[in-house]
Amino acid sequence: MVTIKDVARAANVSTATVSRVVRDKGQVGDKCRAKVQKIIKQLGYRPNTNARALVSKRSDTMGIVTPNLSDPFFGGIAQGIEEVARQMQYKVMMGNSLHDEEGEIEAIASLRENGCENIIIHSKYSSNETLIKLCEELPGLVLINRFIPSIAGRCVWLDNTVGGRISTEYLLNNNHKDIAVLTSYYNNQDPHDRIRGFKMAMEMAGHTVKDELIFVSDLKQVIKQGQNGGNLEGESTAKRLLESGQKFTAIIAYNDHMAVGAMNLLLDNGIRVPEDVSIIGFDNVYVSMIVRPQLTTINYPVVQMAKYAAQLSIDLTKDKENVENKTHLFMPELIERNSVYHLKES
Amino acid sequence: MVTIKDVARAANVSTATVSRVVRDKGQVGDKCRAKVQKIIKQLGYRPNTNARALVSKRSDTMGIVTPNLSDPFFGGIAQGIEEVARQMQYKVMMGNSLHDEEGEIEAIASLRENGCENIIIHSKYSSNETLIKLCEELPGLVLINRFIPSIAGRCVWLDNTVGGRISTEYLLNNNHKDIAVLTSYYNNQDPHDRIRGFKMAMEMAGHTVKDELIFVSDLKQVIKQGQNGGNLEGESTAKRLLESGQKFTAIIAYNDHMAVGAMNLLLDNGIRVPEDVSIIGFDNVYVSMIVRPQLTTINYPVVQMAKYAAQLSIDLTKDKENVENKTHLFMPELIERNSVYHLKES
DNA sequence: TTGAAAGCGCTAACAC
DNA sequence: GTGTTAGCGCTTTCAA
Repeated sequence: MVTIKDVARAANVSTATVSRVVRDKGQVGDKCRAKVQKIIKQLGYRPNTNARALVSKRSDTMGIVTPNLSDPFFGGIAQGIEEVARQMQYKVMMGNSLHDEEGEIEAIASLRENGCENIIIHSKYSSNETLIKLCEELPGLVLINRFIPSIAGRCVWLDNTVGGRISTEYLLNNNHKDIAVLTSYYNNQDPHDRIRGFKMAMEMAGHTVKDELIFVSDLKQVIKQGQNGGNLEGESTAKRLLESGQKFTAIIAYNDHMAVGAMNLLLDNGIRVPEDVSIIGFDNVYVSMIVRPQLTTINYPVVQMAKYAAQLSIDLTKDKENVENKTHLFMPELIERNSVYHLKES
Repeated sequence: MVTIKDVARAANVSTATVSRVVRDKGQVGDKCRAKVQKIIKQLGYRPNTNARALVSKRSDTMGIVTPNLSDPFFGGIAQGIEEVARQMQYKVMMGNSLHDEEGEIEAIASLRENGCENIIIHSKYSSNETLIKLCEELPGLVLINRFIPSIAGRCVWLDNTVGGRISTEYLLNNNHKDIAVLTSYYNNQDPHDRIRGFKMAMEMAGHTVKDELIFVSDLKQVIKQGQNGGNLEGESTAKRLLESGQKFTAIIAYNDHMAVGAMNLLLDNGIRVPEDVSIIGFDNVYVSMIVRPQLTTINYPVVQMAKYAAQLSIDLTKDKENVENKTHLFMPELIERNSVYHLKES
């Protein structure tokens, strides 16, 4: 292993000078710099990150905390973060948070110990208070897919209420009035916001919202298993809807996984999609494109948001002035495909 | 930040003693240990990983090198590794390798600089020579999904030839003889092995292999984009098959993504699956379960293999004797679902 | 513009 | 069984 000393010796300068050249900081004479750079290349010197982190208390490492990487939604987050990290010469460290507040806290603590200043967390389980406190301690902490007003500058989020609204409006425009909602019971904000959007749209159009057409998944365990869970959740919730015997011409699902589960249950029961029942999803993940009929859904630009979050985190630790107090809101968008049927007006 | 010195002072012992109890190594008196442990808890001391890595040249960090995390196949690998890493108190660091040998080498180099002894790599692009050399330098390097005989003890792999064979045999048992193959052009071994298995099975059953029914994807660019790419690849390759006007009753696809792409193309052209054409995939990823008809496929126990690889890597750096010279081969398995039709004997 | 030197927090060899 | 001490490779004052 070639160290800074080796370079210093070979270049006939001090280690301090080499350090300056490497970090491109401080004053160094032009030919001195050139000489050192040449030697560095020649010897193949690469600074030891641990030594560096030890003394400087920073490690150019980006931390990611998510519940589950095998779900492509989170995979997309990781991918997005990784891309800007590599571009900005950052390493990436993962903390799998499992499924509770303790897990999230522990993952962050572990990251911090490694000198990880920049952390992106998809927190489902920690309380607002916990996260607010964490944000105070860690200038580079950014929340993705969550919004807490008092730390708005740290939140990269999607307007789920709008998402719920536009999917409902689309259904309404296609003359669906008897709309069932299949939602997840996640204890975070998203499902509530999406339903809020649904109710807003219904009321704005002069329809009464029937609470008995809103079905909350009861598969508490299953959903923790990622995409498969979502699928099963959709199936079982749709089954309850069917068994309720109520009239409906369309379903709004919490996300694409649930939508596909519901669609399959319908199909397996001889109910045609979209001719008999229309379905609309949320997220616009890969499966929504490949199922038949292709799923009409709401785009969740998660990779883009992840990239934004990573960049934001870096900015927060580099040049604070420009960044604080901004708000980082992304907008959902309707992706029109083939799972919604245009009803004749009745 | 509380350091080892703080603990030593508070416990009235030397830092060396604290270090011993923290690492649970060396001789320490019982009450001395108890006292130190109590102080550690009290002060909330957690060792600085960078200082530790600096001096010991190891960092209890597991490195993962894969091309693309947003593909759930790789997400599964990451997930599996992460699980055993957390269990064994290791951190996880990612190196996204992009899509060339240089990227893979660079990712590994970066990991090593961080004192990462244990690295799991899914290498598609590096040559055997490169990997063999790397294995010599890095005792904790493990290859996943690749087999190189001279470093068999470092390779956790699946027998793709057997996979190709059993999927062919299954088709044969269902009286399909005119079998088309849609394969990827990846420059690694997998497609070749699977086709070899296909040819073996055909010949063993007394059928001649028609090379003109083997279609190699020509979408060099697209496949780099992960699952979507696979899907598109399947569509376009199936299209060429269709346009060739040849007779076939079944398709073997390189993987599930391609199978689904092919299935959708067939469906969109009014060809029924499996009644008109049967399809069999490979990998048993999530989508194979949720498409309709559900895809018959070959299980690739990737998460299990990833866990195994992670454990192997740790063993290799801990107690070498027991581990070297073993072979780490996993076997594919048929997953029977609904995309293969039982043909009447002709 | 450059160098000398202190020290980051920890481990490990050696001494007692 | 426990303490002393010399670094690991680097950054960063402070002096020159």
